[in-house]
Amino acid sequence: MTTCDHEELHHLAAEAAKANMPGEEDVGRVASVFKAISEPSRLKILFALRQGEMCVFHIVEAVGGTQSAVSHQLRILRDARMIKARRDGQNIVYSLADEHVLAVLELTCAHLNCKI
Amino acid sequence: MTTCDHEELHHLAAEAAKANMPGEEDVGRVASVFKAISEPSRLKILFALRQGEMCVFHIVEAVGGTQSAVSHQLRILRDARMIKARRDGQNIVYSLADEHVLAVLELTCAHLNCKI
DNA sequence: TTAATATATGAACAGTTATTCATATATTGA
DNA sequence: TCAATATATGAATAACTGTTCATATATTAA
Repeated sequence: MTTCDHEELHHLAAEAAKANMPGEEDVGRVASVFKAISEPSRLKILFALRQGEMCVFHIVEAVGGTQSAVSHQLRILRDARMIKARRDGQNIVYSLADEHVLAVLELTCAHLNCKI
Repeated sequence: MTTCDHEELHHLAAEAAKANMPGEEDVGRVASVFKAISEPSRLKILFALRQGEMCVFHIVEAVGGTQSAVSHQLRILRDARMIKARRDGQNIVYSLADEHVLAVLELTCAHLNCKI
């Protein structure tokens, strides 16, 4: 690969792509959002929280796995601002961070023709 | 953790969550779609292809990295049906698989308030 | 204060993944 | 057919990620 004598059309697209490419930082931010919802165990937690807020005990009940594993995943989802937590006595009650989270999930599934 | 004497409300949510939890297979399918677009290098390729179809040479030019690395990522995006390819002489020309891909990207960015 | 419950977390390990390097395949022009 | 160009790919390595195990923290009830 040294040069590419391809049609001028594609070259212009490449120029435009380079010019309009978001910075590393922005790309990373978008990627990290998708990454947060790209793991089955985390996705299950989000699906579970569609029903409303729940404490860890019940999340574990709903999604399976160990308390520790779920707790670690909750931390990741929380860091990604997809869920929020509040303490209620001995329990920590989790819920979806805002309506955008669910919207992204459902819109994506609809667009990609996933029956969820 | 043995029992959870939490409010009945949360318990009902847990029951509903378990009942409405999609099967392992469906969750995995959704997760794999998100995974395909959760890596910065792949995300850049998709952003580049917003401008229109491009051959590998120009994609490399637009997103950076080596030809080999880009080619590997193109394979992954193609396997995930997010991009499609056609041969044009010596070149392979790639483009977004359909309008849904772009829609998901843009909707997500809009919802998450990412200026992309 | 002590015991029990609920949740979080650090370290270690296993599995996964992105990149690199070398090389292979395919197309074109001479 | 041969050389050059464009792209793909297998293997190896390094980095990352999810789970487990043991343990720590925080709250409540006794």
